[in-house]
Amino acid sequence: MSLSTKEKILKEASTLFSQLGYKATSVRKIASKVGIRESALYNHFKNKEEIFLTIADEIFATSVELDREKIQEEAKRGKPFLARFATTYKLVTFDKNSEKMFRLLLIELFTNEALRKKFIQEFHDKNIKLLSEAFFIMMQEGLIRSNDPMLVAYEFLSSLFYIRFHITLLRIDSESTSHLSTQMEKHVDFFWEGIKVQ
Amino acid sequence: MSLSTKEKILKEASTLFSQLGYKATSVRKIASKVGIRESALYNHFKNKEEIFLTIADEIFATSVELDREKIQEEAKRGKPFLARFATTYKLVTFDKNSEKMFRLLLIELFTNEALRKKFIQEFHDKNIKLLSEAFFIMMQEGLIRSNDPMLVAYEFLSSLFYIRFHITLLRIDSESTSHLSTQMEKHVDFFWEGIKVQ
DNA sequence: TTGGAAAATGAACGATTGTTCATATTTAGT
DNA sequence: ACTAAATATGAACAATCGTTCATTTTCCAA
Repeated sequence: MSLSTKEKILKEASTLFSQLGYKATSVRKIASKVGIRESALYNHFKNKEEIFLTIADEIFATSVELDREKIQEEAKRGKPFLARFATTYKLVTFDKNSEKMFRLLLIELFTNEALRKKFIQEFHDKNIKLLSEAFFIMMQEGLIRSNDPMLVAYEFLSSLFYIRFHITLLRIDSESTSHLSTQMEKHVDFFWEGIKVQ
Repeated sequence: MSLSTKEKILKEASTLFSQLGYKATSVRKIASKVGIRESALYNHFKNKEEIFLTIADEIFATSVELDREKIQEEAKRGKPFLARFATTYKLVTFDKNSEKMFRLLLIELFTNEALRKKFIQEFHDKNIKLLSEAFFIMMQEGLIRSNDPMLVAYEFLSSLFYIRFHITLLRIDSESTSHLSTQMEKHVDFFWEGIKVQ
């Protein structure tokens, strides 16, 4: 099924924003990609900023809320929980739309305070909270050495983020990321060897 | 001693570029901060791009080349080498000018291919190479468990970068980074416990 | 089939952009 | 003190920006 003009605008705008940034993306460029005049855009959006905000809202709206009980159950198994977390992280990293939105976020992160706050919340705080709880359970179960759960969570997450960041940079120039395709799994293995009991 | 007009231009321009990005920084804004008219700028630089390129070149020109022999000697001691690496990394992270340049890099990273290549080279490849060699030596010395040195280097570096990235984001909004001030030292402790023999 | 709403058009606007240029001022070496 | 070079000025330029508006076209429900 074909997209409505409004949807087309959001699609083309998000692509341009993620490639050029907000400032360098002109209303005329967006309209041209959609196949209409710039004045027609204003029948669908109040202004340029509203287009951007609509896209930004969409990014965070699609964030999945995880079932606390299910996590606590899974965390008791130790490494498989981390493997599953990493797999999800990897899936998102290589998903085309997620990649575009991630780039859009990073490109505007340093000039847009609201986006920055939400980014830290969604990409850091939320993950740290989830992982902390999981590591706490693993310690209770005697699966991993005792430590500050928040620190362990920070250490675990940081590598995943770095890999994603690295992959994102390489893919802009269409460079190969094959040497990084299993990096997240390797990270889980390496990490688990470092924290497990014995 | 007071700065020359050319130096003033570079100083004010780098500040603006790191705050607004290249596109949003106008020649008039730079000139205004320096205290001259925009036309006077062109007595010192060919155009806006030349100002930016001069700054970009400076960033990478100041990168320190490390003494290979000294590193190999220090790596034999194991953890103290990592502690020293982290301390240097931390120093740079909290250095005012380095922070400004790091922000400038990140803000333009996604729209400037040349910058992107140099960034990966200087901030990733170089560090990975250095750390790989060190970890290789530590394995030879029987200080740490055997593993792929590149993987261990990647794991070690990723956390440091993430901390720096996190701190950079928080400092834009003048938010407290005190809870992260010792994170790099904690990282070394945690990491060493995970890789050391026994 | 028709009428009204929705969507698209083309021209125009004021503001801002990077850059140029003729001219004026300041600076430094003799 | 004189001169030439270096530097600063103010006005102007063409291009591009986001946005508005009167008008026309398209579309769909009655």
